[in-house]
Amino acid sequence: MEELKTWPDGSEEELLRELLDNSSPFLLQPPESTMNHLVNAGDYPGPTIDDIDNALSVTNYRHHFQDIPPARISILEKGFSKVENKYTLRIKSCGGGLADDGYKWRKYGQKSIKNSPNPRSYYRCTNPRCSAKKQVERSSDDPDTLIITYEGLHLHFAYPYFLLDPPPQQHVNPPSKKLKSNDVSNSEAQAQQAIPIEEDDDKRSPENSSAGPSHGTFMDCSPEGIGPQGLLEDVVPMMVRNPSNHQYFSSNSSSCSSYPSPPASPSLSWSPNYSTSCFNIGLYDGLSGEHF
DNA sequence: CGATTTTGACCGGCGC
DNA sequence: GCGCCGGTCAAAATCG
Repeated sequence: MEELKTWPDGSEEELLRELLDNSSPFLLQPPESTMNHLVNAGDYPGPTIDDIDNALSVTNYRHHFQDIPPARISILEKGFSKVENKYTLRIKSCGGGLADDGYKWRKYGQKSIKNSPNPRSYYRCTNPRCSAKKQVERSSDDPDTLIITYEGLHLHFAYPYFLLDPPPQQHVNPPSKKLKSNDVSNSEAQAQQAIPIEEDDDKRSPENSSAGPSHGTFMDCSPEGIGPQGLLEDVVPMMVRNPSNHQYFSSNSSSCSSYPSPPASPSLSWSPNYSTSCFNIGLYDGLSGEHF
């Protein structure tokens, strides 16, 4: 399969720079109202650019952990890592509760992994225009921890920075602005894919992938439930912005019960229908593009 | 009955 | 060359 290739030379770096650039439209802070929705009590300003940068700049933190400054380890421990063009998220599963992102993923395979008692499941975005894939497996170290690897959902975890309710005057100018021309081809460039999180197979319910939005099983972790749409967009931002909310991550967390208050549905132009689809981030074009 | 999952086969890369 | 392993395919089974 050739839809997943390595990034075009330099494009990723440029992308990262873009995302990490304070002045980048990617990093526009959502309006206050949205922020309030996103961050419970608004007590955490969100990760610094350095945090993200540090996290992303690690290509394989497992191997270099000892070389990483504490700050970097800090964020990595909270679940983010990046290996080549794949992003890995480690999350603490919520007492058997499911974590459905509301996006449609179709399972296309499952394999038992060597040296691991747990199988790995392979999912592909059901949107034919999106070649996003993810792998879900349970950590052998901690059965409660899921390791989700996203391939193709490049930087999706950062999407809230440029998707959430952009201020009218500061229209979020999608990747196109700085992306190489060869990249942004499709009009849907602004990917709106959240970081999906879902339970691994064992305890999966049929809803797992087929569930539309609002079935967000994150609710299992949330005493208050989540926004009307129950979209990951509601949730993920906190993972990015609020890394101190350990409950999402494998480290230092043993419970999701303290799930932050659910944000109202972002005043995005998202319709529930959107969430059943997965759009290419323009950035990802090189990997998915062409065969539309 | 269409959509999705399951599951074994198949394939390619890699190390020996 | 061979076997192992991870990833994907695709037919059958299952689900809603």
